[in-house]
Amino acid sequence: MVVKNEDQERRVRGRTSKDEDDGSESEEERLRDQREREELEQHIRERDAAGTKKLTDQKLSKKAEEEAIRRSKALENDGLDTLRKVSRQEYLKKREQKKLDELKDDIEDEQYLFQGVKLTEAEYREQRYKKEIYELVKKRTEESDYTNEYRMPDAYDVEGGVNQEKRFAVAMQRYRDPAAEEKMNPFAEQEAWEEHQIGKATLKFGSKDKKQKYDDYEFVFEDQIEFIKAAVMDGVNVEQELSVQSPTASSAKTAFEKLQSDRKTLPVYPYREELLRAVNDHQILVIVGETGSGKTTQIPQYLHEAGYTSRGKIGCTQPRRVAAMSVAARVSQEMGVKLGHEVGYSIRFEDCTSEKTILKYMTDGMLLREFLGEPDLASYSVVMVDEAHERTLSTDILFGLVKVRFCSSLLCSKLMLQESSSLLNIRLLVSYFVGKDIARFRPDLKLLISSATLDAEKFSDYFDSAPIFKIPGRRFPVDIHYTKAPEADYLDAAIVTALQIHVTQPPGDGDILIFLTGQEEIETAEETLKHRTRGLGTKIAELIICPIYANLPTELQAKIFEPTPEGARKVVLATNIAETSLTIDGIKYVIDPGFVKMKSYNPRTGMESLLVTPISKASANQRAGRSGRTGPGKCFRLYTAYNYYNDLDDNTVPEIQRTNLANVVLSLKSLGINDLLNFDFMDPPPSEALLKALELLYALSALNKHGELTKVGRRMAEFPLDPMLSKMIVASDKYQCSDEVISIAAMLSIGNSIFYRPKDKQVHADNARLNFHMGNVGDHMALLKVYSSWKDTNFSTQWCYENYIQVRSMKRARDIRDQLEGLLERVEIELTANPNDLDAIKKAITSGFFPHSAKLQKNGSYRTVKHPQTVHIHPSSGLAQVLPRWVVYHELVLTTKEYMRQVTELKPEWLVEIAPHYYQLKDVEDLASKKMPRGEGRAIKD
DNA sequence: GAGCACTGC
Repeated sequence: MVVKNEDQERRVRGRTSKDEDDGSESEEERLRDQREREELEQHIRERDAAGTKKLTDQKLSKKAEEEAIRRSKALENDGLDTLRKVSRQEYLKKREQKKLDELKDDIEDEQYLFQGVKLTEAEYREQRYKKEIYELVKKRTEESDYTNEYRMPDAYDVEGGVNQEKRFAVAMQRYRDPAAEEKMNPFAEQEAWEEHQIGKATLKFGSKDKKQKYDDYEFVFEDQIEFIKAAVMDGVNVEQELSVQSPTASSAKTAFEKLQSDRKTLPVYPYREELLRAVNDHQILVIVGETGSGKTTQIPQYLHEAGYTSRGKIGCTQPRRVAAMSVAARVSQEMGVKLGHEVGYSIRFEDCTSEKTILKYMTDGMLLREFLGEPDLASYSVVMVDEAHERTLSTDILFGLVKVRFCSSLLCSKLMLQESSSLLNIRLLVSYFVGKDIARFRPDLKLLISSATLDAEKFSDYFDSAPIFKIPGRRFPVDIHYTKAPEADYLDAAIVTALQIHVTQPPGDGDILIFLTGQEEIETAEETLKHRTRGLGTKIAELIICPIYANLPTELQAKIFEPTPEGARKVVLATNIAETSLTIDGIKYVIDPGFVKMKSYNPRTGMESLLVTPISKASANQRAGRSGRTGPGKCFRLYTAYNYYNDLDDNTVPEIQRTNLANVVLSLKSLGINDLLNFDFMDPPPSEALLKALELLYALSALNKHGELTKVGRRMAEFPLDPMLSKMIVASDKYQCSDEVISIAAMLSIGNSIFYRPKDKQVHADNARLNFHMGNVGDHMALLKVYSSWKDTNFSTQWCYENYIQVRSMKRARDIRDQLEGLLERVEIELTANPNDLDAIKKAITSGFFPHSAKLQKNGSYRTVKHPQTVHIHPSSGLAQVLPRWVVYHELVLTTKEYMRQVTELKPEWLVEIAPHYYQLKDVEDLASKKMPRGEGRAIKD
């Protein structure tokens, strides 16, 4: 049995020649192989479970328990008395020496040699702890390592294994399972109970013991951070929520009745009639309702009950896909209908609506797309823009469109008031009334905008003083603490604060959430935390460290949602993803260093960069609010109150002001908005960015010289992609290679999360990646090769693992590709494959990306042709060593240098051939002559 | 020889 399994394992793990080379492998063989693989996975799972069980048994064995108690006592006797008398350094030195003597032999132990590293002092200090638990966790570790290797090289699982050691060690000391113990010792339960009670009592009332503990911790955290409690975010309607949870009320009812009665307990319910009246009286209404007021689920239902749906659908937009899906599911339950019938949702790749649908939840981008097909939104009677305070790109554009399109009275009154308004504006006005747009006015369309408090006034002002309707939320109070002085190293401060909370607050009363800026920071924080808690051994309660960021593989993300074991505490290290996108239950403490990584766009250079910037007040409050979801919370801000009030902006700069607008401009143009510079944006983007976008669209011949949409532009607007990618697809028609080009476009549009590069297997990952760069075909072709190889393996997950490719990204690419394929038909492009004509594909790429061309310089750097600046090939590119004379690039990013990402070689004459309006022959000539010295002097002369 | 906050179509 075992042998057989080992054999199987080897076959699955290794890339056997059969898997690799035999392209004609029959379907049957493949299926069998897959079956075997599944069996094996099952086997591994079982074995894993068995291993854990064995460990549990061991854990509970009397001997191990005694050992743990003895050890913890030994530790306590070890130095507590001395601690107070000698300095910390002296004490540590002494303890080191003691350990050194004890462990002299241990160092020779095979385990430590195996790791092959000469131990530093810090590492050495850990050895004693490690040694003690090593034997017990050995088996578990081996198996978990093995499992990792099979599944996928995954740094986090390995870390998880390490965490397991600590978890186990603590569990031995403080956790008991009465059922298992009873078998071994009839009195165990009682003993356990007694000890538990004693432990509780000493922790709570034993002042002497407690004092000792605290003294000890002061040594541990030399640099404690002082906080001042400065403010309280008030909770609201807490009592109401408590009354909801009375069990007697619900027990007698059916699930549906319970849902209905629950609806009536929501904070929004008492305002139902008032709200309906307000909607009836005004075309636009700004609704301010905090989280938990029930506005998203209830208001559309109220409007439906009041008969608005007889005139058309009610649409409700959400900034995120999951939100749209889950809210729709909830509402369909409350209404007792099947999801997708009367209540449905519509998100990209998934339209869960039917002709019957009257309440439609959707992402804001989806409504924008619908706008393109139905410029008067004829099928809607009400549109509700939810979470408007998030100010996503799509929300902002929707606002502008809705205001211009549907609010005729607003537009008139405003223009009349401005007597000095330019001729242009009058022309605009006339065009709205005289042109076909007049039919599009929809004074009957109701617009609801729901937002958090801070922005409400602004929304109201924008919509010509639309009335504001306030609904109280339901939230617990949150204490806000600021530091006394600014912290120089916020990462370290955050860790110290977390440990401070952990040791001073009883475990089990709530988890900690720390906001950090990115993956790298999270990883360092995780290591530091582990390192510091390990030094404390079993003296503190178990601390479970949960990293979370968007690029973390899904199965590892799930870890944060697991309930915290009793007696332990979770520390969630999160990026901004935890600010809005996901909610973690049980968080009581929030640590907010006050920074976020934000994208910014420089319209002059066309360069994007991610910068660590201070957050806004709105963002800080949102973060603080994350601690008050299940009970009163505390928020520790690692900056001073002065910083908060004087240095932080009120609101985050809206996305529309810091992004490439090419796509936005194309969409608006295709909606017939011609005068973009005077378009009534709520927060107008910099005109430089608009001009840059217009210029680009003109160069791509999506606009004519009057700035009107051309036929090419109309076709491009159909694709939900960057205009350059759309142009590339439109051009592929001419070169008969649309099949390849849409694959490339799909791969490019998912960005840089395709290749997986774990820290410990970088060499393997890089080699795997180089396979796709055979023949220096360029990054675009490499991406195509990745996609088609994956397709050839019938979209195999295993193949992705073997080639260090992220499955999630590939599935997304497949979805996008499918969507693009469907759209080809709409713009009358035939799907033609032409896999062997590389030049044709490259020419199609150039047709979209010719403005992004660069030429090699003497020193190995590049210079962009049209708006000259020095750039480099990104080291992750397959051409980073090759340095072709001419390249097109997909994007410019500014990190440590100005890098071109995704680069492909091109022939300079193509530029003139494809974009004669953009490049002159002389642009290309002097640079194509290879023998000529190329220097700054010459470039200037020409 | 290097770094990828977060969404969305």
